[in-house]
Amino acid sequence: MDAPRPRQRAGRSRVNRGDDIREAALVLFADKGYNATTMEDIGTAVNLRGPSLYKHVSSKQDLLFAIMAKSVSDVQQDQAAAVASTDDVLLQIRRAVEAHVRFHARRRREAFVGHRELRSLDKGNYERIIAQRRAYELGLRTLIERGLAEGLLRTRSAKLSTLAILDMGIGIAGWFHERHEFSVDELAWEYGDMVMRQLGAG
Amino acid sequence: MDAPRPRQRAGRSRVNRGDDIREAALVLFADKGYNATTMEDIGTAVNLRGPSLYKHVSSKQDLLFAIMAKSVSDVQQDQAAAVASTDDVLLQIRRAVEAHVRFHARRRREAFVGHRELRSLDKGNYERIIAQRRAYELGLRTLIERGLAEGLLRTRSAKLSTLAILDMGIGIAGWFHERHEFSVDELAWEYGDMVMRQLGAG
DNA sequence: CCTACCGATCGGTAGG
DNA sequence: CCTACCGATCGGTAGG
Repeated sequence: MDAPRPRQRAGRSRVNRGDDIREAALVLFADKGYNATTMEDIGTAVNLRGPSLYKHVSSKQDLLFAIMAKSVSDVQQDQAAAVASTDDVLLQIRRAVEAHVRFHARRRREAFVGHRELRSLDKGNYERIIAQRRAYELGLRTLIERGLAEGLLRTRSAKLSTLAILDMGIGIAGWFHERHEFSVDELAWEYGDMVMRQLGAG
Repeated sequence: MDAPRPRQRAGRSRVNRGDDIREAALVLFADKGYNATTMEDIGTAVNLRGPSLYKHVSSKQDLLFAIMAKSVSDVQQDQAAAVASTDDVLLQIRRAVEAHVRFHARRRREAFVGHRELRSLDKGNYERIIAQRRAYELGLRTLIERGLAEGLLRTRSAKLSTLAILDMGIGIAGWFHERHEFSVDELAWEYGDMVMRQLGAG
């Protein structure tokens, strides 16, 4: 019981400096863009000078990559949970769409930056993120193809439907705000209804 | 018949230098982003050195603004033409959606840059573009509200439907390519069908 | 339309 | 964790 984790100060910085820095970077990237954000900006946001950040992160580029990698990975998990929650294809689709919408509303900054700053990634990082995004896209598309195969949907192209659905979710991150006239739940349900109609279900 | 327009060389540069420069800038902005594109890059693309561009354009920022202003203005005109083409509200909506889709497919670079680089605009320019975009949004929303008032649609929120529809169109600019497996017409018709179902028409 | 160049910015390192 | 600073980049101007 004698002094475990001696460096942990109370109050400020709940988790660790790295997370604080990534969080501050995210807010700035979302607001001003990756290129227009300087390491000094990020430092200021966490009460440090720019160069001091390099004790906690390896580079500005790595900061962007870490943010995006966690973001795609998390939304993929949400989708997997939605699919695993039932055997009914139509319900799987509805829940996958709701998860997609919830993610883009609740974590709008990550989703927004993850989309807008794709081309700010270095080649290798870009390819890794794109591959994960494609896997995510394939997850929804597979469900739609299954629904089509079972004769439960009336849309003409699984590919176009998938892209349309993902894009309308991605768009949410660009205009949604907490304290909006819609709650995240209302958004998820309404988009769920719209999508099921769009697919010609029911 | 003696030498009219003596400066006009044959071949290269069909219209005028300004248009060539804006076109080259657009391609580079779409590909590398506004910030990562240098005046020297743009110059090279039109066989000039960077500083020489300033004889034809006033600044890099102005290049971006000019591209965006023309883009929103044109898509607004397309929408107006769609609305003017018939008195049937449902058909007005379908045609407005088709116009929206066609624009984002055919002029994908402008649409893409116009969306992704919004925050690269200076304050005054930003506000002017945003105002035009809002007017465009209102155009579609008004149609949907009318359809709702006439009992022809079953969607719950004109606002959410409008945003969802616009966002799925905007997304097209991010993945569509000529020589794609879908033609622009097929895209417009399929999205038209999807949207009308989504709105609960018919 | 070009070369030369200014002034400012910025990511990252050195060295404590 | 900071100050000092390097090296590179870039928009725009001067002056022909």
